[in-house]
Amino acid sequence: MAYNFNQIEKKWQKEWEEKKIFCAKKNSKKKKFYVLEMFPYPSGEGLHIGHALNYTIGDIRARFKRMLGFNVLYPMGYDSFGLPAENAAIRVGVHPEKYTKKSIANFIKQQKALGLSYDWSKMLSTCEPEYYRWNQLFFLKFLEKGLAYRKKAAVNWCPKCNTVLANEQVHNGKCEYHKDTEIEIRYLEQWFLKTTEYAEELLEMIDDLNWPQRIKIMQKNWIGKSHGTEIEFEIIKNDESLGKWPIFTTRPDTIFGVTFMVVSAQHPQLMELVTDEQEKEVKDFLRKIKSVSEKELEEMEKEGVFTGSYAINPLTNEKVPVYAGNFVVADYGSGMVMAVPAHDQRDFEFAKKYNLKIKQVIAGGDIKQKAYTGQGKLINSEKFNGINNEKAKQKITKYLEEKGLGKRKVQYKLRDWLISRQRYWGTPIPIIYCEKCGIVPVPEKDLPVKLPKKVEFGKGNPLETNEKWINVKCPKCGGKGRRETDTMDTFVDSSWYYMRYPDNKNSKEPFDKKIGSYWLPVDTYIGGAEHATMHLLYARFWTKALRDLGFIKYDEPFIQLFNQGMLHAADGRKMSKSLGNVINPLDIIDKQGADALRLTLMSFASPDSDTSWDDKVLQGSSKFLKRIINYFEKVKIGKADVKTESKLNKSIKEITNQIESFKYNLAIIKIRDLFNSLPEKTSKDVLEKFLKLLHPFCPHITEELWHKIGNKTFISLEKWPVADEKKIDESLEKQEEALDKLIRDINNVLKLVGEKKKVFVYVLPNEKEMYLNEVDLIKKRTGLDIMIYAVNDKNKYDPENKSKKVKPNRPGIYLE
RNA sequence: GCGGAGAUGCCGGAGUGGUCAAACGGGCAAGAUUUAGGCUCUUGUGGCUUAGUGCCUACCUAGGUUCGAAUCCUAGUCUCCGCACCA
Repeated sequence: MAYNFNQIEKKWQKEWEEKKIFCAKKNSKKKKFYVLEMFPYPSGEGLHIGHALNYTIGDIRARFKRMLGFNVLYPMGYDSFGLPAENAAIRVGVHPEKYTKKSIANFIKQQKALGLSYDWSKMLSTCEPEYYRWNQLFFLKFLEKGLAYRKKAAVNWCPKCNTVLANEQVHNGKCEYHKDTEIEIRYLEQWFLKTTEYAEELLEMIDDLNWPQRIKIMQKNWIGKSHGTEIEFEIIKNDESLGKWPIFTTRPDTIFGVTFMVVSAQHPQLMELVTDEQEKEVKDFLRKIKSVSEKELEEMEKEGVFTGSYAINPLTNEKVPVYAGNFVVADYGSGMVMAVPAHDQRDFEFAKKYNLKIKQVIAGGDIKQKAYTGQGKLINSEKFNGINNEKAKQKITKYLEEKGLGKRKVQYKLRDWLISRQRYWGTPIPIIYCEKCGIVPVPEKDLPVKLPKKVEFGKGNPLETNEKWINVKCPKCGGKGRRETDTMDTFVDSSWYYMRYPDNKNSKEPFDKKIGSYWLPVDTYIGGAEHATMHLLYARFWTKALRDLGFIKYDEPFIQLFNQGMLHAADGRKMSKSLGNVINPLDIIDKQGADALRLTLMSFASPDSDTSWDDKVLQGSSKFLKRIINYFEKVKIGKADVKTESKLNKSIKEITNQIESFKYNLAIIKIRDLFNSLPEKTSKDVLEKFLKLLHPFCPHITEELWHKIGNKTFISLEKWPVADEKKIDESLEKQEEALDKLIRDINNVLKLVGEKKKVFVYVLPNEKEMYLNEVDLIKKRTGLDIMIYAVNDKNKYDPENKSKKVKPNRPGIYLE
């Protein structure tokens, strides 16, 4: 049969959509299951193969859970605010809204072509005021609660994006979107969300999540909790005290070994420490480290310059010099560290370079060559001598606390989330600056603050030049006010979109609490690992913040996270246009069909491991589907034999487990195996169950064949088969193996002795019937005529007395 | 530097104490079908050996545990990924 998959796939996609069979049910008594993929940024490029992989994984899960009887919510939406649309607007002169809408329409078309079972009635797009007004509401609530605040800060500025970026968006000093662009540091008034408020909870709750280990570890490292001690050092400049400066250390046990201090070269108060004599030298140094590129900076040695000031060690009262250094992070701890060259490699290198004293305070190692960072007993530490250094950490901290010179402290690497962006295509921050009242939040009743449509692009932030939009009355005093022109980071949009899906049309509130509490949290969330420290962390923060504001009751947004692997090009490199190795999913769908594409994507490897595209796998998958169609053309419906029933039920059991645990590649192997064992004649029930097992992977072809064998319902809504343990008979498999072995033996002998016409098979009397049933198969696979005798058959033909060797499941053979 | 993942046949990739010369797919070879090709089907695909057998060498390298290891332990090599001067 010529199977026109294009036509058939379109037919079923249309049917599914018209009958709305994938809509999540309202007020259902069923248990819910919420499957979600990370929503895409709708670029003009359309769907790429990574999307196809992502959505196929999710669709299989959604279809599987639906068939298992869950009330499934499986929605799709678009993360449609953001720089690329705005940049496209500048480049080609289209309004971002137009560009975005067009891209979304294209995405939807392509996603439908993949046969994804989304509930399209739940769709959302974050650039709609109906959506982003709730960003604004949440912002106001955060502000009220002190979770949003404004401060002047050193921020990361990307000159290409023309905006500020969050720490998470800066990699190796480069912009996430412009990998060749250096981030500049600027001091600006910006809006922040207090993610640090939840640092501890964000860290603690990671362990309970069903997430991939590596993502958990990445988040933990990002939050970066460390226990240590804050110690006060008095700073002396020109014999005058500048008061006490705190420093953070995890090694209070080495305090007696402090021989100098280092303050970050980027420290905002650095110049306060610098004496007149040293001013020129320090400024030269600052200029020097500014002039080197980020890359050089990375490879650069530890360098510094004496500030002219000194610090007093609170325990020894020693006076040690304070240096400014390029290796101290300005906004971690207090931006200043105590340096113990004997026991810290960085300090060691610095001390060697500037000829500073090195004082050993822990016994062990050879500190002539490098710092000793191991364990040991304290020396040169006055009354703490002889104590093991781990113990000394406690004792010294306790002592400092008693003297009021320091305290235990927990320090996190996590910073507050900078959400201000100096760009147009984002959610306006609902704030008005009044000449009299200062910062005034836009009253909730005035929400949404809509983005003005008519703006001029290309000259910085288009909102800044839109006088009509900017100038408003102060909501408090009615006086002259100006709108905040910054918009929110798009990660705000994606921090709660999954809460909106179930109640996406609500115009009174972000979501109905009852509806929300039925569907959320998300049961399975599927996406790439690149969001480990951004989106996934922000979403967790948002969830906790909304919980504390009373919007929701759960603590975590995503119970289970599944990371798909990277699909590389056939040459093993990343797919990229410049390399010309891109596989376009739409091309495959056109030529081989969506089912073949889906099957291929799931066949490469376990969906969470990295792989490369391989055309041969596509051809193999395509061929397999053709064989299935051929088979259904020819199969005779009747009674199923016990062997097939056994194999089927065993397969059901295994495949169900494998799909549940995302081992889709293994499930496909089992499905192929099951298919290969299907006889020419079998029952409708067997065929139906086979189709059901294949259905999540290849929904169209199975829907088609389901109807072809006489069903009127949708296989998509059918019940997942349950294995009947009673029908599984392992001994049948042994027989199967024995038969297989027999055929191989015959062929082997055939090869050894050359051409023969006939094979005589001698079996135990109780096995004779079974082998008689397989005569056709043996004939087919050996190309010989066959005679089967039981060993006790009187008139058997057995010239070499081969029947003497016969054992159970081990027939004797003679060829002639 | 720190942290994580991995290394299996010609290739992709299963397998995680015995039933393993190792699933499934691909490639390749031979045969059947065919006017031919494609499709489809059958067989073979570490080495030697044998009327269906037996043996040897194999799952990165080197050791070890065990009656027995691709599978567990130790050390090392290589590859990929994440963080990167966080005191």
